[in-house]
Amino acid sequence: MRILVVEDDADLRRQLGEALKDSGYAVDLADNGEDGHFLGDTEPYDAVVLDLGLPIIDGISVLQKWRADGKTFPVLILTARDQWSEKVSGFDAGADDYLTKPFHHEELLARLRALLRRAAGHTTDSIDIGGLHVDNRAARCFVDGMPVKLTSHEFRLLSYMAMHRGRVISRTELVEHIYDQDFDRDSNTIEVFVGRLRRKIGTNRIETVRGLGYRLIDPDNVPVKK
Amino acid sequence: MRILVVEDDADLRRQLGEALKDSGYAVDLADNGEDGHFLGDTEPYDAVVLDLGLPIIDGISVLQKWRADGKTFPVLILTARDQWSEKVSGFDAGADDYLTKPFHHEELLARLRALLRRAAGHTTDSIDIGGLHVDNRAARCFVDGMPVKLTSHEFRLLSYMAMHRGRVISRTELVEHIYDQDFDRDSNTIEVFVGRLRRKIGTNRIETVRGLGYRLIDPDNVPVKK
DNA sequence: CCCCATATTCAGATTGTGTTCAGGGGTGTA
DNA sequence: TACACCCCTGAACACAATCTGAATATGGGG
Repeated sequence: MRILVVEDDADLRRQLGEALKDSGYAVDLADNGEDGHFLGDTEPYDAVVLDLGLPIIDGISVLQKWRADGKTFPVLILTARDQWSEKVSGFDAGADDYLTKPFHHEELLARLRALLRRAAGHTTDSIDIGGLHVDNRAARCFVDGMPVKLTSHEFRLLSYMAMHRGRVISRTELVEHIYDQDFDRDSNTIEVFVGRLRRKIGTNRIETVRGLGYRLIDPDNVPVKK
Repeated sequence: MRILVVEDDADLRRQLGEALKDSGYAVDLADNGEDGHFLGDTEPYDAVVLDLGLPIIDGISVLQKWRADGKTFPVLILTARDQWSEKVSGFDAGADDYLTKPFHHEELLARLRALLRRAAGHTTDSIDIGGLHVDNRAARCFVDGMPVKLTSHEFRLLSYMAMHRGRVISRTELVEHIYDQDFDRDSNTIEVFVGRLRRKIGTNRIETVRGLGYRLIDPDNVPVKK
């Protein structure tokens, strides 16, 4: 999952970035409306945290532009306590949730998770696929009840695939959602991670579709032809 | 499905080419208006992605020429954000859809699928023909509910025939839509693929029309005959 | 009954994937 | 600060699926 944070306060921006990375997200940061808008337009984020009081272009305008362009990623807006009216215009502009400053990081994380899973059409923080349990809240994973230790990138990979289970996901899509902006895509890291994941959660859970990508499946629920 | 991409920016061109190939299309690339126009005139594309700001001949002119020549393939134009007025002239010139740069690959793919299926007169990404289900989005195929594993070229063949179900399709047409430019057509690959496809989805679904080509049919719904 | 279009088979060639590993950077601990 | 450890990255190599083109078989139509 890849998140964009647009926040002009340097301290808060840094803190948010760290908190989100700690939670296993790929994070890009912007400190003004213009850069933020450009990034949101260019990169395929899974969610955006958007401050409303921004230099150059204000948050509401940024959000409006995105929505006018058909961007559908969930947006969580941050407002100062005394700018209550902004909340309203925020929702009008297409925000999905808001948080008033100051707030606890915990709360931000919880709301973000909720947005992400809602966007993926799930209703809980965890996903079960034939004995495989992926807990996005705790960033943990179990196979047949036994905890499996995953590194952060392994978990991101699994989590993204679980969110889009059953669908074929191309390497390009995986790279775009697992890494943040600057990543040199011509290497075989994805294959390497898929390999390691398979060793940990079982080879038959990740199906490779030659020429297209990978798909997470329930190995016990594949109607076999022939 | 065979796509032409006319884009002068080398990076973007390469990226688009890869993303489209990842999705299973045959792709030709052109980096200027003149070459692009020539290719569109010469080869039977199923859709074209056309940048408007091009060297030698600009995109709008290219599009106008094609339309004046009676080319009907769907065209998706790419415009820079600040060239909004171009969009209008683009539509006037006969474009079917547009996307402003920068954009997500996923969005381009979605719009392209929409254009392709619209051009073929369908309204969804998947097609059913008497127990045969072809899902162009997931690049999957089912026979009587059972998933059938196809290789990428097998799927392209099936997909093209499904888009034009009921019609007789010549070998030449198949070759032209399944492969990109540089392909040596004097071999019997098509027969080979048809053979393999028949073995996988059932012999009676692909009818041979001697001297003309093949036709995809519903074996349970053949209007008598014979 | 012969000819030609179509089918089938098969063995390289080619391309796409999996695995392994060493070096580097980061993190936590003494 | 130095040390130990873990993870990520990129490259090299091993392996596998798929594609291709040719050789060979089959069958319909004149």
